Amino acid sequence: MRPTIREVAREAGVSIATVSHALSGKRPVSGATRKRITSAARRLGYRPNQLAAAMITGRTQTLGVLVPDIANPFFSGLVHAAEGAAATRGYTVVFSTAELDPALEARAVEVLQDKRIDALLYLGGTERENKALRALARTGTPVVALDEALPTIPRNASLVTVDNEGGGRLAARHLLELGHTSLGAITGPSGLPTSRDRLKGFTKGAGEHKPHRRRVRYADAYTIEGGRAAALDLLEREPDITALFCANDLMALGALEAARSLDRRVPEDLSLVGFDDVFVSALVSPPLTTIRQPLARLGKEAAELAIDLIEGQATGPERRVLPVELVVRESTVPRAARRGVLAAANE
Amino acid sequence: MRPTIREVAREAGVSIATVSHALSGKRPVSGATRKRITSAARRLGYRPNQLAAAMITGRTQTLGVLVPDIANPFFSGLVHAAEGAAATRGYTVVFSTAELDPALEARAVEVLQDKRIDALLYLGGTERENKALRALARTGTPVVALDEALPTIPRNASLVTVDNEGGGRLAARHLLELGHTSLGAITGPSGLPTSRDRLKGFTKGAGEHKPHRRRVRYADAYTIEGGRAAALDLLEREPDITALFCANDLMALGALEAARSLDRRVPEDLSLVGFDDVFVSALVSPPLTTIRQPLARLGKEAAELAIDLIEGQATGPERRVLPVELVVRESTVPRAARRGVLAAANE
DNA sequence: CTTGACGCGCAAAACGTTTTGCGCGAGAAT
DNA sequence: ATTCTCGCGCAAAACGTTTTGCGCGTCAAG
Repeated sequence: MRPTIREVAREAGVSIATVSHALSGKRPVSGATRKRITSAARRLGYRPNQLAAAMITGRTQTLGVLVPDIANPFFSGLVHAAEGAAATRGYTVVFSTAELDPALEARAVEVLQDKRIDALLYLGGTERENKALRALARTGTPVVALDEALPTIPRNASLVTVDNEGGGRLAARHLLELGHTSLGAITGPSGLPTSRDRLKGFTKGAGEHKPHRRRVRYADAYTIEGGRAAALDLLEREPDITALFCANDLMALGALEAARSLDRRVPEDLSLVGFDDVFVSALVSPPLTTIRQPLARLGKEAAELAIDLIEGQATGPERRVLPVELVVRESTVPRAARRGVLAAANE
Repeated sequence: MRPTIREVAREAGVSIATVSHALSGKRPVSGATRKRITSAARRLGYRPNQLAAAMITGRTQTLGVLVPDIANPFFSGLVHAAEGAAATRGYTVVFSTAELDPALEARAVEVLQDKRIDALLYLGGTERENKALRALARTGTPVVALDEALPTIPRNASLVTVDNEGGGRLAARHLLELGHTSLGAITGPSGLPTSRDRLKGFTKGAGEHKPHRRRVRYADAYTIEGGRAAALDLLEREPDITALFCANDLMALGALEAARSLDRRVPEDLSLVGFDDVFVSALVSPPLTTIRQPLARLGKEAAELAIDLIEGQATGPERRVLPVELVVRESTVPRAARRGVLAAANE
């Protein structure tokens, strides 16, 4: 099939060891022979078999990525960035989707491990403990968790995430500044740190106007459907709400649909703020006000950290928390000046 | 580190060959020894090193996927489906993004090849010939191209795509039935078969009302930005257009924004039809009428075909063309009953 | 002339599997 | 009894690299 190092060696009239050294530069080789070797290699179109190399070095130059769903814009954005960073450092990315199913997730980790990935980028999303993940981490393979600071993540894993609580607070402040005092919140599945932290930030930020317990919902999942169901219930039971915070954009999109189906206009009747700033959020109408996660940076930093860990340029586990920012679009407006109230205020 | 086949053999008191046979079932092994072996393997937590196996068999159980951009909902949908299908057949997916850059694309193919992928799923998007791709195909590695029937695809590659021309025709018919006669079209970069075919279908389907040459635009790219720029130009110069076909949803989204910025309401002033039916299209407002590609099926069939090719269950290159369907949402309405015209018609 | 140092290249081991030819022993057939 | 057959398991080669100890020759220094 394809030429091996042996044929290059024969063509150049040297041993295979010399070829390896010349090509890798791990030991000096005289100019003349190096030239002979490189030209022989080029002539034959030689490319080293990475499998064979990996057997020796124990390095596959491959990053594993485990996501719940690559079709989700949040994850695909993250993975896109990670792949880019990995590629520029000579690594490829193999990924697996776990669909929030713990059994599938465990299997996926094992398969990835069997492929001898050098590190794993773990985008969890399920709260159940993953034995396989622990086992992987125990072998010394770097694991860097993204986004979700699950308690089930191995102790020696690294973490790259954002300031979720700060984001929630930003959302609350924004709504308060617009004059809203009747707030509602929809967060993700209880048990997930992001759900907890974003909600916590929001209630803290809302201070005295923090939503009453009845005005908070935990959605089944961070999905459009989850958001819609939660919003439908919430908006029906608590019709006075004038502003709603959703702990991610997909749920906000669901809430948008729910509001529409209840004949509540956004933003006139209901201001809406999301979290993530996936690219769709700028496209819907009204374009969504949201808390932006630096998706590209998250993915990039995670990949680079993983590689640093692999190559020994970083040592212990690290945790990095990136900042978020408020992006104001058109789904939030000042509280409707209700006739009576405004009149009263003006006197 | 992790136990090797040798340790399992010692533990079970047999040779490594017997372990291999017992575990793979490629040769019969007596019940008693098999039991000893499997229990020894379980006890030690043995998992075969796939790298070593791949060296011998020449199979990595890995599919390579090359996409322009995994963050694009069209590609991520496709890849999601492909990965799912691959996983159920015991294959993992390694992917690379080429960003429509021919040089990057060639490099990516080489890297994938170096990793000894068993087959490549190629989602091109660039019209430039790819030497590396040809070289890969020449080695006998199955290549299945998706979506775009580029002429630069190797002859012995397979193809899984949709009835682009039929889709264009569907779009035209729909608009005609709504009474539109003043049509415009924005297609993708000239040179791409999808651009050509979808436009061709559209003009054919429009029959005598087919858009005049001045009412057709070739966007720079199948992106929101590309669609916006083309639409801006088209709608300004040809203000009479009442219905616009865009050769993909992203461009339609761009056109939507363009229309808005020109104060033309969709669908009241302008009906809009897209192509693809990516998940965003249902979320924007108005939800987009579009030609649906069976994304999940495309990805799945491509992966399965690739695996069949690898395993010899399929032989020659195949080409499959899947059907598309019209999905009517809210971005298309009957032609506005213009006062004068309607009055005249009624007399 | 001897010794040391050093640059250069080679041989061989190692990585962990799969694969295949062969030997051994037991039971069946002659 | 002898031969045949056949089931079972073993030994060894092979895959294509990287790595390392060593030998050879040359050149400078003593």
